[in-house]
Amino acid sequence: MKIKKEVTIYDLAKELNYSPSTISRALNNHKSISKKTIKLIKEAAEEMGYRPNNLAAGLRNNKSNTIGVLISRINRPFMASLISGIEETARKAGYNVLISQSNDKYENEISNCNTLYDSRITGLIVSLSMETVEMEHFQKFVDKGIPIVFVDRVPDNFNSYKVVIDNYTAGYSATKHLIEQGCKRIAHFAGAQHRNVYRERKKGYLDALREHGLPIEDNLMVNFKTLSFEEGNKATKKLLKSANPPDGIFSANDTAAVSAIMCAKKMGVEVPEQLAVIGFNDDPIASIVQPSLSTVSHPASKMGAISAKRILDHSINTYDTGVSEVTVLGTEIIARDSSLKRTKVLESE
Amino acid sequence: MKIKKEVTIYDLAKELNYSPSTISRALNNHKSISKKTIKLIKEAAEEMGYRPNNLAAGLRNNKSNTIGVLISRINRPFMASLISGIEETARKAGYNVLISQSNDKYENEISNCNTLYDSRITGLIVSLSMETVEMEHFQKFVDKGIPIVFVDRVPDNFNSYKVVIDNYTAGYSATKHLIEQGCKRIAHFAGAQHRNVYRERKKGYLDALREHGLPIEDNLMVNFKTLSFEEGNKATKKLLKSANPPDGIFSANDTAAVSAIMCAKKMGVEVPEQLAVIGFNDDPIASIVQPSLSTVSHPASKMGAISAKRILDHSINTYDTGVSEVTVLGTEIIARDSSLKRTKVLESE
DNA sequence: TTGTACGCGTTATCAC
DNA sequence: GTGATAACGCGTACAA
Repeated sequence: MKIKKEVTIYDLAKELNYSPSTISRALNNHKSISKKTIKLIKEAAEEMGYRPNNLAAGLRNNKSNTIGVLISRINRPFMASLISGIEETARKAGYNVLISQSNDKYENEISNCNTLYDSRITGLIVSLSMETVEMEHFQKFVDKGIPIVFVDRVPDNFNSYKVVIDNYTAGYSATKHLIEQGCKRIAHFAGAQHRNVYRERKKGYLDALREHGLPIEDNLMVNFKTLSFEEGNKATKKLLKSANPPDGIFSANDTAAVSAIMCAKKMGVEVPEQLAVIGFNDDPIASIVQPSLSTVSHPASKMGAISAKRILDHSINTYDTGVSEVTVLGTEIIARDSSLKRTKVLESE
Repeated sequence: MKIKKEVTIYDLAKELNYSPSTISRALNNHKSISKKTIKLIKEAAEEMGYRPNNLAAGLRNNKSNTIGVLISRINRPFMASLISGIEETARKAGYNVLISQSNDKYENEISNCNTLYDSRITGLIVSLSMETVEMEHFQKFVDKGIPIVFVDRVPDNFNSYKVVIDNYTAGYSATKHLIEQGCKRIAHFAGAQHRNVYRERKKGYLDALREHGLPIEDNLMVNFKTLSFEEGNKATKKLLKSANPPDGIFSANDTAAVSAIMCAKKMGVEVPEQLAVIGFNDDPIASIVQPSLSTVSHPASKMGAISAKRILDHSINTYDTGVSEVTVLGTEIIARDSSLKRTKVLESE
């Protein structure tokens, strides 16, 4: 098969009787080139089907106008929206987005890190895998002055940009919301405690209980591995069958929360009357399940946009302070049927 | 801030008293280099913190070990899973994945196409935007022998790889399923008819009705713009309020199908007894809504994996035939509560 | 089995 | 305002 040869700035130069440098400058809107020449050259480029070669430009500049993204899995509502926000912002600025999934494996995270590095990305956006504890694999980016933005699941011990929500307050508010609905024994579905997000949500939960004089019991706190539907199902069944079952559950994600609702219904436990439930994330399923799931909003797309902006705005000067620059976004309690006991009571009055 | 200089094959060459070419060959496992030397060089590379520069290699080879993905939106379950499948397969083969969203706009699709081209991707995977009719913007890939794989939403008039499901059969089977459940007046929520997927699903719907002697009525076929929740809601309300409402709905996606279920329930119409519903895609919400939504499975992740494989396996020789190579995957009817009238009847007997 | 030399397409520097 | 030249890091044809 015949393959068309590529049109380069040399071809343009020959065609227009300019030097390659002039062509290059014109295409990049260099100020030393007259408007007229720029217009002329750009039109010719368009007509001759010229397309810049990012590889060559990247090699020359030692960076590639590409943002690398390293997350656990794409096919989760939160992550998909996060990437969507990153992509949109990056593209508007003329940047490409490289993605990679760790599947929550430390090993994968390391190797993906390397591959992204090999592409000489302009910056890296990371949401840590469940397993990750060590942070060495990110050092090479720092050494080269490549900005890293950690989103949502961030490290405790690594200086960089961070974009997070206030997980503590969110956890506190979610729990307080259940308390306000009259719950006296509130269980918590907790995620891996070495990850900031889950640890802080739990802290908020604990403080809310304490401040309101409610019991803190080990058997009301379930430590999940992945906060999956199956795990949630099992945990709920066990809780509801126990001698002294909870009358409320604060789950650290929506998936497990929904499983709790469905499990309770199956067991004949009424939600929210006998068991109020609140989740976290505001996934699409939250408004579909019945009763609809109360939850905490999580501005995924916005977090993505901000993360991308951080990289685009990054200048080498702002980076050597060895200090973390943290952006904290607000969240909101979204009260739906799964927790609104009082409303129900009022309706039946 | 001090930035570490990069380690190149020249540094390795100097350090090990080899020529750069030997280093290059060793790192690429060239057969002319002895096992021993390869091992020696690789270990030294590792130790000295050498990392290949994909930009330079890409420039040299005129391609970048990168697969470009061009889709409408990432934050839809089907698309997220598709990308997930692509990414997994690509990464195993040492390829990177560049993503871009068209947001269903023709203009964006064109400009994203160009940007991806500028990065000299190895191959392109595309699911067409809703708007796209013209296909010129893909021509430059063909001219350069860069393989294109169209997935799911594919063009009718463009030779390339295609990975699809049998939408006609799926539409036919879904409709037939409703007929078997005793439905006599079946409505259809149809997507944009210039897109193969929606057109064929509708064709299957029509043929199933015809073959079973059921009425085909214009007012039972609703043409949607985006198959959104809101659109579905409105359409359902209108249908159920009509003089002669349907007793079944086949929706071309799950989002609209779920909205139909929720709308019907709100209006006091029992699902599936008075209105059976079947959707398409098997999104997570399908198994959460109540009654759970019958639907058609859509092997998103597998389609992604196959698409990526197509590009990885592509060799220049297999491409100049001007013929489309189409991969058709099977689907399955997933019968859940929203359509199983008979089961309900049996239960109450 | 290894080395030399060149070029991939671009841009920054220096010169005019 | 424009041109000549070198350099980015790598892979390979050719030579040894």
